Amino acid sequence: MRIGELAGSTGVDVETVRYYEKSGLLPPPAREANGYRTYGKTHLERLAFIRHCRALDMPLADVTRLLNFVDRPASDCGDINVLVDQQIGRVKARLKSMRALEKQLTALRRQCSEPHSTKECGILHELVSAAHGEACACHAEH
Amino acid sequence: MRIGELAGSTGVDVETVRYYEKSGLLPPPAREANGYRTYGKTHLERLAFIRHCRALDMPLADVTRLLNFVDRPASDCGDINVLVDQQIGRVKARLKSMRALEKQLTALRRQCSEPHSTKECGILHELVSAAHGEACACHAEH
DNA sequence: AGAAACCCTGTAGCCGCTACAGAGTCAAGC
DNA sequence: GCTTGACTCTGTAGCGGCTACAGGGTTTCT
Repeated sequence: MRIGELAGSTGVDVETVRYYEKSGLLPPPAREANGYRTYGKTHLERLAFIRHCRALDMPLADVTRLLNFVDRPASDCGDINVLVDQQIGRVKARLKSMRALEKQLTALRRQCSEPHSTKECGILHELVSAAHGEACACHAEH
Repeated sequence: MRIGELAGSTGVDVETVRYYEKSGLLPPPAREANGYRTYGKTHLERLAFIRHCRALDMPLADVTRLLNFVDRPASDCGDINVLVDQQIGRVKARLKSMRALEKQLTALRRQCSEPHSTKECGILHELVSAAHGEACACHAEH
């Protein structure tokens, strides 16, 4: 299997595959006589594994660590739980701030419903008064 | 006001202030005889404005556009609404995917409650079976 | 035979900072 | 007056995770 086929069957960009190799996530494959990379089933699985982890938004550094566990099946998996828990924590934290953000933006949006001159635009007014340290709808205390 | 004071009173890193100047968000300030930047109240307000927009997670390109509106108070503000709406859309979309992510991760986490050998780790099994194209707890159809 | 599609390496760009290196400047304490 | 430390300057490089070239070679289809 050449790189294009591998990439196509996992939904990954060809450049990304090469990037993963350069980053040490995918082992360097064998080469044809012309220098083309040739991949086998193990590469395919490994790449799918990586993509699955990335779909869970894990950083590549964590994926690397997970792959090390895969390569050493006898070792203890306690650290895997820790890793997943950390990821859950990151996601939860981001969710929280995104929810706050949504509130702030919709509050801000309410300040201006119809187009008029920017001098009278409620949105700009809000953003500018924040610049004076005043309270504003979108960053209200609570 | 020198750069340190400006940065301190807006909670921005000194390097970030210089970065904003280089990026055209903050106009180049006057200089003292020794070359130090000196800022006035307008800079302070503009910087606070920028930070407020950034707190709403707007890209700097959008902030630039908003600042252009601020500088031309006679123009129509219709595009401001569009800009804020786009931002709300981005945030909503991210929220949706983050919520899905959280579900997936917690489902995955359930696969392994106590440490054992990685060969038997439910989490790794899930991630690996995904690599075979099989169904998995965290990316279940619904 | 020629065109299109693939492959190669290497480098630069994206975002929004952050972190240096290497230099100059200034105020306070001894 | 001299050192120490805090501040400032410019310029460059790094972060993550790709993405997009440039400039070449190879294969495959017509």
